Order: sequence, then structure tokens, then C-alpha cells
Amino acid sequence: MLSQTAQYALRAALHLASVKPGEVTDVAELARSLNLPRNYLSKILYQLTQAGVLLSTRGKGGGFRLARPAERIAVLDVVGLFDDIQPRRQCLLGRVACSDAKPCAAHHRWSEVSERVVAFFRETTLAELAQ
Amino acid sequence: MLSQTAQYALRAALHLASVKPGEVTDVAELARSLNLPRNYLSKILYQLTQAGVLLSTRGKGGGFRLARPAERIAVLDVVGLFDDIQPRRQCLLGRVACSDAKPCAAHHRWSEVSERVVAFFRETTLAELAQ
DNA sequence: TCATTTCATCATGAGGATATGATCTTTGGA
DNA sequence: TCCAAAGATCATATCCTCATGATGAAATGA
Repeated sequence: MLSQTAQYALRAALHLASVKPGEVTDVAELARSLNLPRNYLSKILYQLTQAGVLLSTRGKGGGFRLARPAERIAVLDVVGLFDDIQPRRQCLLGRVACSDAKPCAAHHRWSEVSERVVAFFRETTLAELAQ
Repeated sequence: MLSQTAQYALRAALHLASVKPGEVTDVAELARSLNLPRNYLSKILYQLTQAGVLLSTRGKGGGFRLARPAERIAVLDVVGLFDDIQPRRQCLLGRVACSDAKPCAAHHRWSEVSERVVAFFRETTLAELAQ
């Protein structure tokens, strides 16, 4: 369902959601904790930072932290950076045979299912996932 | 949602569902119709044949046809050969942090959404998609 | 100012998905 | 019997994801 990278991003964000608010965690510790190569994780964290999900500070005492409370970060904010989570942007057939305008027989049922998936990602927050 | 290959397989199967029952279509015609390279499609059709979704006959007058009526072929029968469509075999986190036994707060909501996706693939037939 | 810490970036490669083209095998009919 | 049609298979190439290791850039504190 989710790409490897998106899963790592989510797990990293969840880890940050579990520390005291405002406290920073450096890449080395996150990498240890998630059992990931440091520089690979670094690139993922960088993208999360660029997207405004995380804040980073360099130099001694630096590290990463959530840019806002975990209650206000949707799972979609994280995984949407890496995976294309969109409601039936295409029908099952890659929109060749079927569209909203000329729907196939199963189109509406699929739209409904697809929309539920997106809604889950949009409406579930890091705080909820972190328990 | 679906891999490229799974989409092609589905479109090929739908094409076969749209011809007269029992009538065969050869790779060349399918490839033209779907705008795909012949041998690439051939490999996909071969997998569908091995899986018992299609029947193939060689030699002059040969080609492919559905192994049973389109009403009795689920979308899952086709795309399941190429993509791993399983209900929350893993939680969102790659089952590291969360499982059925020790669910996270969003686990059950996710299970429900995930199961709906699988149910759609399992319960929708080629006949329904082909209109 | 300089060394250390930490994030940011670059270069490289393995492996799978996605193709593409050439060749082999089977089959039916002339 | 042999040829042509059609599926089956093999060899190769391209691109993207996933990953690793080395290096660069910024910030802090002594």
C-alpha cells in the first residue's frame, strides 16, 4: 500500500511525535531507532523538512522536531510526499476506458472505496497513530 | 493503486470479455487495440493463461479467450497475479509498531478501509467493469 | 577563530518494473 | 510433408526505487 520510503517517513515522524514537544532528535539517533542507514534517512527527513512537516536545526545540539503538534499533522501530510494518494484520479483502468463523465458500471463503487482510503489518510493524525 | 502491468492485464481481459464468448483474439490484435508492444503483452497473457484466467490455442486460427464467462472472473483474479492485494497484511507501519494483537489507535479504522478495498476487487467481476 | 557537531548534498550501485526485439515451438491447413 | 500463423521464450536495455558511503556547508561553543 505504502512505498518503503513513505513508511520510513511515517515511522520517523511517529518517533518524533513520541518525544517531548519541542525536543530535538538527531539523525543518528533516529537511524539507530528505526534501524535505517543514516544518510538514506537524512534525505527523507530533508524532504519532510522542505514540506514543512519537520523543523531542522544544524550544528551542535541540532536535530529534527515536528513543525507543529502531532494532533495537527495528518498521515497524508507525510506519506503524500512520497506516494501519490489521490481519490480515483484515474479509474482502475488508467482512465483510458472510464471517467467521471463516462463511468463504467463499477466506477461509482470504486470511487467510493477510493475516497475512503484517501479520507483515512487525510483525517488520521500522527497523534492518533502514535496512540 | 495498480501497477502498470496489472492495469494492462485488466484491460486485456476486459477486451476479451467484450468479444463474442468462445471467440479467440490473437496477441497482435490485442496489442494493436491496447497500444502495447506485442511481446510485452504476450508475457502478460501467458501469466493469465497459467493462472487459469485465459485459455490459449497455438497455431493458425489460435489466440486467447476467457477461460470462463466474464461474470465469473473477479477483478482480483486478474490483478492479484501482479499486485499484492491483501487486507492489512501489514499495518501502515510495516507491522513493526502495530499488529492485530497489539493494535495502534487507528488500526481498526485502517483494517476496515483496507478490507473494503480488497472486497471491491474480490466482488467486482469483469462483466461489471466491461459494462 | 577554529574544531566539533549536525544537517545537506553528491556520486555510485543493486535490483525490480517496464519494455523491446529476436528466436524457438506448436499447430492447422494447403 | 511443409509452410505460415500464432503463442512461448530468451536476451537485452531503460528507468525508477531503494540504498550506501563520501563529502560539503552551517552553526555552536570554547
